[in-house]
Amino acid sequence: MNKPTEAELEILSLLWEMKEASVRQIHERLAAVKDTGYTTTLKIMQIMHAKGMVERDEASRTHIYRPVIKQGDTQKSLLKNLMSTAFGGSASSLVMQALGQEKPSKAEIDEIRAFLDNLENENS
Amino acid sequence: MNKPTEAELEILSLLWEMKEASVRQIHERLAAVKDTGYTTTLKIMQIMHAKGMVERDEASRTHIYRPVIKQGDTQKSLLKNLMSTAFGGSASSLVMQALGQEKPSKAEIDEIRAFLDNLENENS
DNA sequence: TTTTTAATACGAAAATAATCGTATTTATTT
DNA sequence: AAATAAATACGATTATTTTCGTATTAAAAA
Repeated sequence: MNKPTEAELEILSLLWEMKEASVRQIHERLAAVKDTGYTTTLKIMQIMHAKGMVERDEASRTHIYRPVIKQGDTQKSLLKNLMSTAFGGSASSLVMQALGQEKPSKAEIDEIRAFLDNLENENS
Repeated sequence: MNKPTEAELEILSLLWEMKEASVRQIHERLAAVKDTGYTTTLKIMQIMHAKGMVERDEASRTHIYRPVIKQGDTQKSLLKNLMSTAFGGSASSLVMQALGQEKPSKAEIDEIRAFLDNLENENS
């Protein structure tokens, strides 16, 4: 599975969130955040389509794009890569760095605790 | 602070681990993992030096490089970026994905628990 | 001292990624 | 029907990153 480029990842994450979208919809979300031209967005989405990262419905003139690669799979491979390069392979240091970053709610903290309990049980 | 490129990050992480190293030492570590030429490694380290990411001792013919940018700062900025792009801004989903990845030892799990307890106290 | 080896410097090529301009086509409005 | 607007296609340019070849210099070995 090929690593998406930075620009591709930005678009992918919008598609994961929106489930499906036209080029214009994506472009408007992007343009709100960064200065970029419509045809640039279009081109990147076409490239993603050529690579098989997204599929599209061409029934109407305005094509509708949907993600093909799963968010979880992409997250997994990006994290794995980041963990080995920037964190010397240590999951726990990555985790704590992430937690310190932006603090999760009580509910999320409990969720993580449950996850840890589960992990520990599997271990034994 | 500028984001290191992929190749730069590989080298940086070795420097963080080794504290300081010559080009040859770094190259040998890299060559064990991937197929790359000595002058390529050298060039990238020279570029990193020009960018101020590493410093070097030129006292002897063989220059000794040391990281300038801190591992923690780089981790923080890379994680922040990854969290917002691939994880829709959710720290907890990133954390659980990372934990599922490669399971930490009992000691590490406890460390994370302590970290969570601490987080929660700060919150109140 | 001469030769060989090992290091840096540097420029340029190759590969990859991102941006944009223009042509063309399709739909909508007047 | 004609004009306008909005969409895709696609090539070309630009920017960035990576790779490598060659020259030069310094140290070590013969």
